[in-house]
Amino acid sequence: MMAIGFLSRDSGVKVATIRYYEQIGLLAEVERTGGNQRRYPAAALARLRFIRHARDLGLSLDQIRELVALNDHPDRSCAEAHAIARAHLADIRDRLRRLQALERELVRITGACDQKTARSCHILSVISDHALCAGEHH
Amino acid sequence: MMAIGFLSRDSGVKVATIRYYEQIGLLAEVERTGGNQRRYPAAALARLRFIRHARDLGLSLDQIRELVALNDHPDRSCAEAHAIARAHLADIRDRLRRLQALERELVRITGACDQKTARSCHILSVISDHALCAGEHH
DNA sequence: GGTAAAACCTCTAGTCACTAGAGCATCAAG
DNA sequence: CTTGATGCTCTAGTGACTAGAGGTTTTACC
Repeated sequence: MMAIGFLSRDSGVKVATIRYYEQIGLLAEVERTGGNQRRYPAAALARLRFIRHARDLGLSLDQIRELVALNDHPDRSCAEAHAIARAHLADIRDRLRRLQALERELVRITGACDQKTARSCHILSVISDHALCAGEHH
Repeated sequence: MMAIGFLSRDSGVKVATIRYYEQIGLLAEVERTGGNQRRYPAAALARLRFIRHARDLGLSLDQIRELVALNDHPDRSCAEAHAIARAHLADIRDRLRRLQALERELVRITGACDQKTARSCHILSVISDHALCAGEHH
């Protein structure tokens, strides 16, 4: 049985965040000591690492909630897990595309101005006027 | 003089958002009609377009606040604008790198499993165990 | 001038995923 | 038995909005 601090160190999830996960129902409530302190079984560490890793992969807590539920019912189809991962991948690719457009735009903007005052600063005029944009960013 | 709805349509910024910008001091308070409705001069449209475009470029409202201040003092050095844009570019590149690592990881994950049940689902086991990750994502 | 709809107003609360801090209680080591 | 680390709850704050309630004003038309 671990105190919340050990769980925090071993999982890399902050104490306040663990309590927050419990509050929103992502982690089950656990036993308490006589003095009202949480004591976690080893399984809690695995679950928290699962959650942390999924967060690192950029999944939302709602998506993680679904995955956790799947993990708890190991006989259900993993097609759902695939669907979640694929949807997430599509989302990431979309964000990638938009970030790349921004990168091109910013490179162009920062490269094209060496004025001394804001009056003639190319950056400011480009930001002021979308029509000056080369790219197709939204 | 425009009503807030015209400004909203012409700038692409929602009415509620325009009021929010005023509330946080990003847009100046404007005249009101006798009936307490906001009436905007043409300059407000330019400013709002500036803000909108900068938001589209991914800048935070705080960064935009700085740029707007520069725009209002056209004799100050544009070096500050460059610094803001360069910092933002570095940030975007960092996010790009991490998103690309995630993409590779998700492609690998989703491609490597065709099981029928969650018990043996590769996706779930990879998410459970970071050590199974090929990539270097954090 | 009357009426009805569209647009406007303020205020509050909700979103996401936490984080920080106040003020107090408990635990483990020496 | 003391002390310092760790734990507890609760509240409020973050960023950048968005949604809705409940009411007022404007505008267009007759």
